[in-house]
Amino acid sequence: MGKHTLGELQHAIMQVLWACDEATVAEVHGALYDERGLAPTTIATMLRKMEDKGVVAHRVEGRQFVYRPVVSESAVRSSMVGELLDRLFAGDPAALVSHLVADHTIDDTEIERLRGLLGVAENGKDEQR
Amino acid sequence: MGKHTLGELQHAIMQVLWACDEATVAEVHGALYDERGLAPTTIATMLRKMEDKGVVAHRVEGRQFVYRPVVSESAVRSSMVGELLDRLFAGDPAALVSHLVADHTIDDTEIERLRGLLGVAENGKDEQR
DNA sequence: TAGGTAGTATTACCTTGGTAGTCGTTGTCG
DNA sequence: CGACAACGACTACCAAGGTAATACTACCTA
Repeated sequence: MGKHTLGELQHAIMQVLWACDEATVAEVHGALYDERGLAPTTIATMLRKMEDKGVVAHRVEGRQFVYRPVVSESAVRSSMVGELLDRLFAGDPAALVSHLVADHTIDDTEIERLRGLLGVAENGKDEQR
Repeated sequence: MGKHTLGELQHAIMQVLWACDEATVAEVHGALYDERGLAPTTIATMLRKMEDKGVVAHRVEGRQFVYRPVVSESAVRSSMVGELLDRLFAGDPAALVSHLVADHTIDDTEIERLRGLLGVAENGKDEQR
């Protein structure tokens, strides 16, 4: 498995594709225009670069390209979270969670929800163990 | 507060500085040489660039520079975790933790530890609520 | 059939991270 | 005093992300 690490814009584009399954350059541009105000050619260029990288693919429909994602959102998440984990927390996920609570990021209502979540996860793993 | 986002090498250098409080170029180079085998000038160049960015500073001792970190490890962590959180999980830390359990990253022994950790954190917050 | 237009291809430029050679200065040792 | 070694300064590249103008092509319509 390669490193599916995406830049800011690339990720934004992927989000559109993940949401739509497929989209033309114009559609992606339209979806991002309000927030970013980029030129259509910028989107097109980025999509080509992303195809070179292997994260999207396209088919031709009439005279326009219809792009679709090749990597899943969860694959990208795994890849990027894993990298951050290794870099910042020596690969220890508990240290990351610990940072989240210590820092600010998670308030106590969240923590309650999380505890529930972890309980469920643990049971789930029990089943298949 | 700025964006204390560090690249791979930059982070490795910072880890040396965080561990030593201060270090000369030669010391940083020595500390990283076994794993990376980089030229001393590479380290020096990187340190200068990092000083431009404001993440390190130096004082002169004899004819060499002694660098020290300007940003703390936890500040960098906050910054980079926060960015990843926004990008990948729409800023929702619970979604990140949820990804960690769903994905692979946390095994059930970890989960147990985590539950303990969250319990403690919650009590801590109870005090000041 | 000519011309406009939609849409891709080409090319170019900027920034940042990474990597390193070479240059110049200065201190030190014989 | 002269040469060498140490060390920072300067310069140069490369890759990747990002941004976009310009060029080209082909279709559609009057």
